[in-house]
Amino acid sequence: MRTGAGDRIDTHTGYMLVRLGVAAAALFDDALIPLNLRGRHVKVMGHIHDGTPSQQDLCRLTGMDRTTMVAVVDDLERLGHARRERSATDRRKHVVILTAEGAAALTEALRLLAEAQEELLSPLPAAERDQFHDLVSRLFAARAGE
Amino acid sequence: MRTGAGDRIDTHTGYMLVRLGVAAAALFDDALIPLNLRGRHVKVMGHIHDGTPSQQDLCRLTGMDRTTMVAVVDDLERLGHARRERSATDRRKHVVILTAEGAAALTEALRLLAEAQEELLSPLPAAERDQFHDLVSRLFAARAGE
DNA sequence: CGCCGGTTATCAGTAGTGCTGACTATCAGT
DNA sequence: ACTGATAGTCAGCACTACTGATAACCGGCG
Repeated sequence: MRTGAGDRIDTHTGYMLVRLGVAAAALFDDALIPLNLRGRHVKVMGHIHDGTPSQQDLCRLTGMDRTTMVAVVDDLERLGHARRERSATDRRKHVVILTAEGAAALTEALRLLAEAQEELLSPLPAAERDQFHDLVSRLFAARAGE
Repeated sequence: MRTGAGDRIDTHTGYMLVRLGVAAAALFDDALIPLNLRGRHVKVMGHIHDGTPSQQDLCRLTGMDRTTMVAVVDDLERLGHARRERSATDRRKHVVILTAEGAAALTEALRLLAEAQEELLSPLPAAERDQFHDLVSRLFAARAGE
């Protein structure tokens, strides 16, 4: 967009980045439809695969709101992918546990997500995909504190 | 996240891309707060800077919904950045016109957005910023039809 | 001319989202 | 026992973007 005497202000990289992010999110959400899951469910399942955190722990790990976490764990329980149990050491807490079906669903979900990512990045040859991964990682890492 | 016998399924690039997109959107929206604008307003102002499209034209150009466009043009009119006029050739249409104040606001908005993008990309040295721009452009272009 | 299907802009109502605030149960410290 | 803090839950709110209905207007056709 021209705004002055021939000089061009670039806001395109950021704009395209926003749009790509939205497209990627939609692609991922679509990929998970067959499993009746959203990205956030997979994220949570990933964490309860590695341990048995409380819902509060999950909030800290994922940055999600506590009330949203209630709904996500509700969903996972309803689907049989996880269950809640009162913590033995602190009865305020619900530890969240991945079931066997949940583990299977997680594996399948990751496969579907990897497929979707493959589609997203398919316009780039392998070497440049690595480059892209590297650059994105560095930008992402730089914002880690936020 | 490990899911099997040592093999690692990468869904990180896409995930980080989504998060970066969200962060960029937030950065851009924040940058525009002093002008009481959102990204979509600037997008629309950009188009009415280049011509005098109808609201319907703007919908086609931006991909926004017709009802959302009403609100956006309402905002721009209220701020004095644009005004509506009945088209002389088709009195169903409202052509949207950028005012002098709107043009000034657009310039300032683009400056603020460029600043925000500079901050976003600041973790990368100039050469790699160009690389990143190139890669993002190509992924973006590949999705143009959607 | 008068009718009619299609288009433009608008508004009300709706569904989905994520959050705040209130509430209960529980903990740790006094 | 009393106090302040924390975990989980729920109702309600604010925001978003949309669907559907409406009024004004266009172009064409009998």
